[in-house]
Parts: sequence; structure tokens; C-alpha cells
Amino acid sequence: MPDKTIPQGAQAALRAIRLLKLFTAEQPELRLGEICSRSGLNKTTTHRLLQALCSESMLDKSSQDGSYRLGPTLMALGVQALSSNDLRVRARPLLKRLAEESGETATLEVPIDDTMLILDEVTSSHFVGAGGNVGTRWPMHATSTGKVFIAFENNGVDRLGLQLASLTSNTITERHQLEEALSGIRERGFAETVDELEDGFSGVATVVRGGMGQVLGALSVCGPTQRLSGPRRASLGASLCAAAARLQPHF
Amino acid sequence: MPDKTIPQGAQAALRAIRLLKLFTAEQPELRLGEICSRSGLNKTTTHRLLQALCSESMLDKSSQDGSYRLGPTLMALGVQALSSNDLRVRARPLLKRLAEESGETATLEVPIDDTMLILDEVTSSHFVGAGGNVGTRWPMHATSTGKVFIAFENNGVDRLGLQLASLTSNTITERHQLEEALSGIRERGFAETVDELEDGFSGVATVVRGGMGQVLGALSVCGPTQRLSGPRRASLGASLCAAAARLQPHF
DNA sequence: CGGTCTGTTACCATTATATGAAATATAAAA
DNA sequence: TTTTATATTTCATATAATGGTAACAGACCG
Repeated sequence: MPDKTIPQGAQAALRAIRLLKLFTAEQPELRLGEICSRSGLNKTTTHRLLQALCSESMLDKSSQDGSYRLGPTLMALGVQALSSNDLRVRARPLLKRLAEESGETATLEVPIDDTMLILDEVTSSHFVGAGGNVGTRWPMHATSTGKVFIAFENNGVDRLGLQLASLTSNTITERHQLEEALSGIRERGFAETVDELEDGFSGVATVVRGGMGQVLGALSVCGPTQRLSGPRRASLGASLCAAAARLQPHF
Repeated sequence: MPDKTIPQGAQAALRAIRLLKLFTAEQPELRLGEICSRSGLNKTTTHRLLQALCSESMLDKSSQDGSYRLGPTLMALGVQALSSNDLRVRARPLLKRLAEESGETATLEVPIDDTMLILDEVTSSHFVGAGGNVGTRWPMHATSTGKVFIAFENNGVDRLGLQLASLTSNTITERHQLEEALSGIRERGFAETVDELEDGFSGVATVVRGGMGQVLGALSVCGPTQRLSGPRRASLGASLCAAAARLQPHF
């Protein structure tokens, strides 16, 4: 149970954060008007909050057209968040081994809302260093990591919205379909995604647990569907479970 | 004049952001008590803000000892901020060329408060991809980028605190010393740092300007002091100025 | 030029919202 | 057990944020 309490008495702070979250990869720059309508906040209030965010360099305002973008303070905090993440540090050698042994890409992911965030990625063919997808987010219901996560987290399905977006013809879009898949996942201990996120893309994943059994995130191996046959996925699933077990602090 | 207005009517939001900024590389995890004393806020208020930040995954709270760390939302926003930064994208080919031609490391940096943030870095010997220092911050008064920045920004020196921290025996720690250095920098058009940040480390830098002449950040080439003799630094300074000129949108 | 978009600033009444002292709970140490 | 040292919850108060209205400043356009 990660995002537990619905806070009270910090409205302004929450609103400011929500404003930041309006900036997506598709819409990296927004103008006051857009921010207003998307957030539903009053123009005055919005402007005041944006000003505050700018003053702390959480946002940058273009002096040309007055549009806003995410600012340098976020870059600094983000990188620091990544580098000070204990789980990431501990998982790195395991990711390396998984990538090496499989010849595919191994990732470590954690939940944010109804998506999985790629915390770290190791590609077999490349050298070390952050892969190109670190920091990006993907919908839970279409990823192996997301599915295994909601399968094992308490009330995990509650994270998902009413509508499950269809990304390919194989994406699970019905709740009851998903529920079935989840029980299978709970039995096996790992989840799969085959052409559900993107055509030709498959993955296998298992959960990572903390010292007290809490579900923290997920480990995955993924690659082209061609190379990831059913039996191969099962074997990778076993490797993943073994790796995840080594990652969990022992009682 | 970057951080212009001191906002009003957004106290809570500002406080929340300041709490985030308390987490440094040296102190990546903090407990409630520490956060209270460092921020000077009331315990209740602090706790409430922290709760709000956690609920948005800006922070993570360890279920073990109750300590806080920067959370996944910041990782996502930070990476997104980096990848949606226009200046960074435009500067990248220039950084590559600078690194290639010099055989040293080239960086693009922007100001945050009294530090310079490394936005991007290209090391000559390595392949593409984010270098190991992207996202880290360094004191302005000891870096070539910082010095050239405050030299050319309006009232740039006002960013610095009263005390200039001494990092090596060569670090400039006196304001009047610094003022002298700055006027020299303004004449030449570029700044140098020689064993001021770290022993054996030198750098040369020049400012990057926006379409309307505003100082946005700085470009630098840096490496071991051994390889960066006086004449070599002067020549690199010229290359940097040329590169920076190409980066500025033309009237 | 006047018209129509923007975004920015100002003022202000309202009350919801944030505040902090104190009380309570939880955990570790003696 | 009691004693520390935390963290968390409660609650009365007034501060601080809110969102109206409105005036202003640019940019763009015909």
C-alpha cells in the first residue's frame, strides 16, 4: 500500500506538484491558458503557483512566447533521486547478469500511479551507463512489470483507471480479462507481455520485495517477440524470480 | 535577471519545494527531525508537507526507520526535463565537436542559485550518452562556467553567498579577488579555472546567450591541468566562443 | 489605426486552508 | 517497568490562499 493517505492541509503544495505533472513528453511546453484549463484552476491561482515554481527554477518560462517548461532544479533533483536510490544500486549487478545471460535488455521498474517507471536499464549489446529509456513511464496494464506488480500488490488493480487504453490489437482492455490474467500470474510468479505494448515487443517480469515483504517494484527482461518464445519466456521467468529473491533483504 | 520576483501567496508550495532541496548528495536521506531543524519549520507543518510530497511520490518514506528520500516522480520529471530541454538538444552537436577536436571533456551548464548544473557532458574517449556528471552541481566561484556566468550576467555576483568556500589552496575565497578576476574575464570573453575546484583539474568556459542576449548558461572544455597549459586554454577559449556564437539564435 | 487575442498585475472580500502548541502514539533504550 | 526520543494526530485560531472582477500591457492581425 504505497500511496496511502490522502493528505489535507497542503492544498497549495499539491496543486503546484500537479501542475508539474501536466508537462508530458508529448506536451513538454505549456502556456498559462492551457495549464489553467487542464488543471481546472483559476487563472490567478495558476499564475501565482507558476510564478513560485519558476522562482525556484522548477519551471522555466520562455521570455519569447511566455510558455513554460520543466526547469533545471528538476533536472538536478531527478538525477539525484536516481543516484541516491538504494534499490537501483543494489539491482544493478543483477541487471547486468540478466542482460548478459539472456542477450536481451533487463530493466528495474517502480510504480507511479498507474504506470511503471523505468529506474534502470541494461542492454546486453551496449556498454554500461543509463539506457535510453530510463525515466520513461509505461502503462501498467500493458507491461509485464505492471501486470506482475498489480497482481502481487494489495488492491493493485485499484490503481488502474476505468478505461484500459488499447495500444495494440493484443492489449488487454477489459477488466475481467485482466483479472483472469492476474490470477495466472499469481500462480506462476511472473508475468508476460506479448505484443501488448507494441507490436513485436515482448517481456517477462517478476516482483521485487523489500525486507518486510512489501512489493517495491519489478525486474524484467524484454526484447523482440521473435526471440522470446513461450518456453524461453518461462525460462527467463525462472531466472528473474531467482534474481528477485537475491535482491530481497533476508528477514 | 533570472530569478526575478519574490512570490507571494504561495507560501506552502514554496516551502514544499524547499524541503525537496534539503536532500543533497551528501545527505540523501533525512528524518523528520532533521528536516524540521534544517528548514526551520514547525514539526506539524513539516510533517504535513512531507506527507503531501509522499502522496505524489515526490518523496519515498522508508517503512523501516521512517526516513525520507527523493522519490520516483522526481526521477521521471527530472529525466523529462532533461530530454525536453531545447538548449541541450541544440548544444549537443557542438559539444561533440568540441570534445572531439580537443580530446577533452565538453560540458553545457546552467545556473541554479549559486551553483552551475551540468546539463550535458561529452567525453572524447567515450561513446554518446549521458556522462557520469550530468545533473550534478558545482559552486560558481570555483568553476570556469560559474565565473564566466556571473561575469556576464547582470548583478551576477549577488548570487554568491558571503562566504566563498575554499575547495583547494587555489580557490578564490575573497570577494575583491573575484571582482578582479571577473573584469579580466569580461575583457577576454572566457573564464578559466586552474586547480581551483579540485587539484589537477582545469577548465575553460564561455557564456551561452539566448536570442535576446540574455545569458542562459555556459559551455566549457575541461580536463587535467597537465594537458591544459596557458596557451592551450587560450586557444580553447577561442573555440568555445565560436561555438557559443553558433548556438545563439540570430536576432 | 482599432480590434482581439494573449499574459501580467492589482485589489479585495471571503473563508477555506494552513498553522503550531499541545496531546497522543509508537518505538527504542535503560 | 520507566525513561528517552522519536513520529503522528488533534484542534482552535487567524493567517494565508483563493477566485472573483478589472485594469493594463504586449503581440498580432486586418
